[in-house]
Amino acid sequence: MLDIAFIRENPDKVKRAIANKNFSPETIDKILASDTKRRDLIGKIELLRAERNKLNEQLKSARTQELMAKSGELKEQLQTFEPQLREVEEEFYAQMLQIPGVPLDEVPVGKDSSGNEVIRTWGEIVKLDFVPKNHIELGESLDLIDIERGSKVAGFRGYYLKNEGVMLQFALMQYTLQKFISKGYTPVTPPVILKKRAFVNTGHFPWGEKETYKFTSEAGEDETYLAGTAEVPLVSMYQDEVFYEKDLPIRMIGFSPCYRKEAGSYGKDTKGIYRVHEFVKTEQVVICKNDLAESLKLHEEMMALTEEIAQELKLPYRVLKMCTGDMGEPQAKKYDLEAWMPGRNDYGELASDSIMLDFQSRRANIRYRDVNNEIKFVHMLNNTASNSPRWLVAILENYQQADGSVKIPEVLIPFIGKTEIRRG
RNA sequence: GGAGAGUUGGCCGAGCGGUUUAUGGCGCAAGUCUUGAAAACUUGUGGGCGCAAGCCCUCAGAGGUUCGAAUCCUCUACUCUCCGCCA
Repeated sequence: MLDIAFIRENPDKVKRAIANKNFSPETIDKILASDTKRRDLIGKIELLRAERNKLNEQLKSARTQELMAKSGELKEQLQTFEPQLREVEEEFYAQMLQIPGVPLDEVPVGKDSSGNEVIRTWGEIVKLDFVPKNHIELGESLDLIDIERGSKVAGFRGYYLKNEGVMLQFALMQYTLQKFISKGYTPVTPPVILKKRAFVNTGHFPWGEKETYKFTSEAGEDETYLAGTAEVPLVSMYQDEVFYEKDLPIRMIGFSPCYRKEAGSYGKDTKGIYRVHEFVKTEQVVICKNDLAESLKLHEEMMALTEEIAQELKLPYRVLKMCTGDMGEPQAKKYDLEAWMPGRNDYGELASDSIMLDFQSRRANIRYRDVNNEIKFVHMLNNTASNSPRWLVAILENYQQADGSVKIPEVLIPFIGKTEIRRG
């Protein structure tokens, strides 16, 4: 959520920003109209209340009929305006939740993924002297992935992991957790069945509601939703709390299962386990003071850590700076890490590193007392650390050998106890 | 599923119709003192509207009673404890 004072003072900047995110700038005019209406009513009501307070002061000592009648009159007037204000404020708040975050000035303007910029590449794409298999073929021939039975039992995008597929998944997660713990991150396994508020806080709602699995109780109340990422519970973990600046930044590495309906992507990545409904992921969430320079610094740090993992796994990758139209509603700046996947003969996304500024903390009401004892909203950031199965796709396809076997990345060998995956 | 107890500011915790501008403590901040620090003392500490003076709001939320509600009544949400059931 944006600061209404900021919108009031910079309507054109905000309009331009949301137009760049493919939103209608007229929304801003509507919000400003609601805001004016709201402030009008507040003014009226506060005058009436001030009058009533004065009357009540007099009534303490002199309880005359006249004063009591006047007080009753004021109450009546208040009772006509107060419900109006409540209605206007509800509308106003709902509108505020619809406004996306403002991208930083340095973010390239673009309509869709074609506007993203490659800012660096790492590693060499090895020219194979054989026709590479994709992860589906490798998974089948090595008995690591069973998509046929996954679909039979779970439906489209269902899959079973087996044998070293399972071991690789756990190894990757364990290796990632150890890495982040050694960097001072606090490991957290959060709940993933969550109240709606948590999804509003991150900015997944209102935009991503169709993308989210929902549990409805018989009474129609206490609806809960399944988180698509540990970002959701981790961002809301400190909801309505106040930190001291000396306790920031807070660095967390969450591990959780993730659930996604993939409602908007029926035709996309339909083969294999690149895009699935459930998977496990480690996610970084960082909370810091309200300072752009600090956010920018941490954003780079978080990216460097994920790159360190990709590098230690020796996965060739590139880093993209996402453009305004392809970065998602809440973000102010975003990098994607994409690894080379020989089976796709293309890059595929492995991680997404975002600066949220105070967009999420305003919704979640997470604040801190700064060194001047002023209360401010924190900044929040998040980045994928590693996930399965998408990182498995990258590993299997990049580590495949001419004879159909797959080598195990050196850093994962201690967790699996063997150096290659081979059948027959 | 049944029974009971709670929800007050960053935290703890008083208050049980107008003396509360929400007592007190802790934390935090500024100042005084000090070579520096600690301690001590003083002041401050949530939200909104307004250029400002200032005004308004805030005791889980929503209604109600009353001239007047943190305080009384009703409903809702959440938390905790015990019993039952399941693991």
